[in-house]
Amino acid sequence: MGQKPNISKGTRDFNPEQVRRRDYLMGVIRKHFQSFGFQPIETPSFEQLSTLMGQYGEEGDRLIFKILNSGDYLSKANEKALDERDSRGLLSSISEKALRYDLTVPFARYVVMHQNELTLPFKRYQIQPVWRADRPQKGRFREFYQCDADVVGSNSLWQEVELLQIYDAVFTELGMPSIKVKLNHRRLLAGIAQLIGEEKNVVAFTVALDKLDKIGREGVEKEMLSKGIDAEALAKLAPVFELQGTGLEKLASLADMCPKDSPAQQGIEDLKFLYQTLNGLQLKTISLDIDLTLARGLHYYTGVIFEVSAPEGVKMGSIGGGGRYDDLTGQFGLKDLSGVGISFGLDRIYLVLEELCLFPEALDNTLEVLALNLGEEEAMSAMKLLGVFRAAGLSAELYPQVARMQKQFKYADKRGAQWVLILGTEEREQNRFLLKDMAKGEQHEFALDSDQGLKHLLKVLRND
RNA sequence: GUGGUUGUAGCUCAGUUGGUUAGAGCGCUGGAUUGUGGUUCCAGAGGUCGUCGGUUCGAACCCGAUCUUCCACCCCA
Repeated sequence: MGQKPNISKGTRDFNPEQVRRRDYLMGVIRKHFQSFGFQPIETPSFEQLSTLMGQYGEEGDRLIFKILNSGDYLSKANEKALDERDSRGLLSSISEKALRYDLTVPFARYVVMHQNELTLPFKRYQIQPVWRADRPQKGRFREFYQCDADVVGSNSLWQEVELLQIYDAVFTELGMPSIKVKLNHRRLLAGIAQLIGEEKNVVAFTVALDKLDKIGREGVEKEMLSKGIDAEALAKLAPVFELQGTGLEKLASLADMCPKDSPAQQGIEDLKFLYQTLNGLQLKTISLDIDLTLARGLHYYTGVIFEVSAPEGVKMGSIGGGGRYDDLTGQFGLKDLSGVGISFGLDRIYLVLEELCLFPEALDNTLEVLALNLGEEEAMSAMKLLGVFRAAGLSAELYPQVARMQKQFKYADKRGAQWVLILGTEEREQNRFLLKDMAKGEQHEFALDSDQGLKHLLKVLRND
């Protein structure tokens, strides 16, 4: 009795075309990571539960996939918690491992464990899947890839500059239309919270502010009131809501609003530097936008924060994000090491490219030569030729059995073969073979013992 | 985690108030065409209607559970 197979919620199979496209995407991202001097690392798919818990806030803890202990896990379970149906209390006694939730925390763990081998600043990139027990939606999966580039051990804002240049380089090569990168700064948010006398409520304040474009100013004010921010503070916030102008103009107004000793001033200076520097470096595809409503809930960011929106008209959340975290490794006992990084959401970028028809067509033509199988002797001669083609870097295969020509041509067509090699009895007797260009429908004849056929293939490949 | 939504052939979808043998287009296989694909024509295969259970003389259709899809919260890539 066969069970009907089913795939787990929020996971996907990838067919050959999809894998080719994902490889292409990853290849572009990897290439630019490397060209900016980042080095690859990989970390295990699961970590100690204690490494992950508490790093992403309460919401994050819930979304971490926990791995049940092996063996008779119940015999070691916390009895009291079990009796009381207390899942949270039970957890640590039945699970000590969990699937990685992102790449940044495992990286921090890596840095601390390998600190003596690393030359600082250390720039690494990492392209691996992560898992979240979220409810799936379009562009939201339970298993998805992140492509991260981070640098630890440098406070310099030039790192932020380079990271933003990577965004620009990658999206430019992918042929994306204009892409908006929102910028904000944790200290700026802290400064504004201080300005309105709500420094204790920074988190609630930030989370509410983040929803501005979704629920509007009134909705935000309502949520802030309900989270304990008082009306007087809200009144002081009015000028922030009314900020206008270019990025630099917004920053200038904010600098005027905040006292000279406010933490906001540092944030404003940083953002101003990024804005001006990148203006001078001529971005091609991304454009920077100061956006105070950008919260990025991750608990560890302390400085500049970024978020990359999907291009206009594409209904998709953010396709990338990042920021600076001053003390991530502090959690693991290594103090005063500043880090900054960005992430590309591979799966979402894939969906955007697909929707905008931006994948190169050439990705689909993987088979360059298909040789027809027209008899045993003939197949042998064809196989020898294919060996020569392969040695020259072409992908080539022989139709596995003798069959009607029509059938073999249909197969070649479906496989997307660019050329068909025809070598039948007649050709063999006359010491020649034919190459048919499937796109053009043209057929050319070559002598079996010359390299003219190969030269022809390579020449056409290079010109097209 | 909360509320809603979806599931019929490989794909996209019809299917009447519950009533005999569940359909179409595309795709697939074979043939028209014994050495030439992408066009055309002919024929054929393929479905226990997501799964399990219930109501009924009778269920693709009604009810429940479960899995899956998508959506809104929440959060995020």
